[in-house]
Amino acid sequence: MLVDTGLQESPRHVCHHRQSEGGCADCKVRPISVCSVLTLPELEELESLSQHLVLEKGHALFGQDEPAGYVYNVIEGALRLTRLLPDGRRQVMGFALPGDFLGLALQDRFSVSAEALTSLKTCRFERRAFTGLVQAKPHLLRSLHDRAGYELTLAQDQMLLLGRRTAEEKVASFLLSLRERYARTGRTSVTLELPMGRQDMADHLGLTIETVSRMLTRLDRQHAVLLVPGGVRLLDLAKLESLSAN
Amino acid sequence: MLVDTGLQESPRHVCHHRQSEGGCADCKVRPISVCSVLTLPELEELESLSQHLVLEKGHALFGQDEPAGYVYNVIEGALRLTRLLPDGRRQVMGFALPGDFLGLALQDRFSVSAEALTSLKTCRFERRAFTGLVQAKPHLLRSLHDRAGYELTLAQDQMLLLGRRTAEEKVASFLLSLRERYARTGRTSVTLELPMGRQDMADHLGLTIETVSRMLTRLDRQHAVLLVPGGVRLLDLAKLESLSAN
DNA sequence: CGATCGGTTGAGAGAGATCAACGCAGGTGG
DNA sequence: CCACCTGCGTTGATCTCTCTCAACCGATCG
Repeated sequence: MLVDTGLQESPRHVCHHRQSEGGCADCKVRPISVCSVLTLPELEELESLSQHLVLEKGHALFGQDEPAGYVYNVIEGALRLTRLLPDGRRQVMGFALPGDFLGLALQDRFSVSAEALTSLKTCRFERRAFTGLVQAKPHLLRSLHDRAGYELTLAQDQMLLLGRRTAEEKVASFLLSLRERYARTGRTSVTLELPMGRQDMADHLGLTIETVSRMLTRLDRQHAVLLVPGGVRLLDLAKLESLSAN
Repeated sequence: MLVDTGLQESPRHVCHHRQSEGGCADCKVRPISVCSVLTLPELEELESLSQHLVLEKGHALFGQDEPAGYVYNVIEGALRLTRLLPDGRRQVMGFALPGDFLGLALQDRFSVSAEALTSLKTCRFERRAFTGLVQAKPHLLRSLHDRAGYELTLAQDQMLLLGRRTAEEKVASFLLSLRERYARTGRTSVTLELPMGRQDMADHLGLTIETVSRMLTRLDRQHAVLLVPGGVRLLDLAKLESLSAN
């Protein structure tokens, strides 16, 4: 149950600031980020507050209960959002993907820690400056709030999964919901990339690593998926749906 | 696993509208509701949109996936917020208490159903009118957003509980968090009222009714709590804390 | 080549589910 | 006033799904 995260702690931020290189106007994730509601002039205003930040795989972007000095837009890569129990048991609250915003709640401290699953590109804003901007731009606040509402329904989906689904249903559900999230951000493919390891999935689904592995091979043997390096190929969506109990 | 909710379906809304009887200005829950950020003139504006609504115990305020025609402030009583799996398995996402706001996400449809655990008093607003008001009052939106952020951290607490805690820890945690919520709304007492039944707790904690019952009697035998009709008396908070693994 | 890391597989154990009986309070109707 | 029923909670016996412990496999790397 106790986990060794194997996390790199120092230097915590392996970051290169780049004010240059194509601004917000041609940001890859703008259409799917909170920024999509901003006008071009507003975007320039925002840009003056922004810093690009690159993080290497395995490093922490921020830690649980740490003062929230910045808020972040994920541009490229994937993050794991976790909470720890004092005895080391871990729950992965979710995974952040391109277009996701970290710091939605605008609270003083982060309620989770965030670690890079891949090499990561983000766009960050000093939190106080950002909240100032938000005060002045109600439609940006509305955009954040809409996202918060969406996050809340995702959290509810996850609670239903954790509380009432079997191991097989959990794994099938997880694959489908990840596919769904990729689809929302444009990417749609038969092969589903899994940037997280088995332990991360287990801690997300309330299972052990062994059970996740067994269920994946079971899905494979049922020809619902095909296990491939770095992910799974979704062979039979209908079967997956029925196995997920949706 | 399948549950008969025993829910009264028709008449769904047993409601008495009362525009009279002391307005928002002397509303019991104003200081702890979203309305607390409004000025007196704004409050009058809000009041013109509000309707009091009374619901009898056991009746549904709204159903999952139902178009969200109204948003609600809970004034008195308690609600159970649930989601169902197609096969009838149920997850209780939470319990709404006085001061809570239902419809935070301002989305077209409710993501949960809400049923009265006790006789209930609410103050409701036609959703479209309310969102209109929110557009015009950024500080109200900010208040809603802050609440959404708080709800999100509660949801994370619950995910950690569901995914990584043992049955005993779940029950101990639940009692403490309920106490915490009562305390936030002013009420603080050694005897914790439990307006929900054992099945509701079970469906909230991802357990069965029998396990909840067993864990409660175990806590009783350990002299951490005393089971009393309609609730529990908290005898040893320190012991409860340690049993809850916080 | 040995070592490490991530993942898979097997055997056995245990926490919680399932099935079943029972107790008690409240309501109903004779 | 008592017999009966129903709803809710408790307790016991047994079962099973998932965890635990352990071995193993292949890839990567110094």
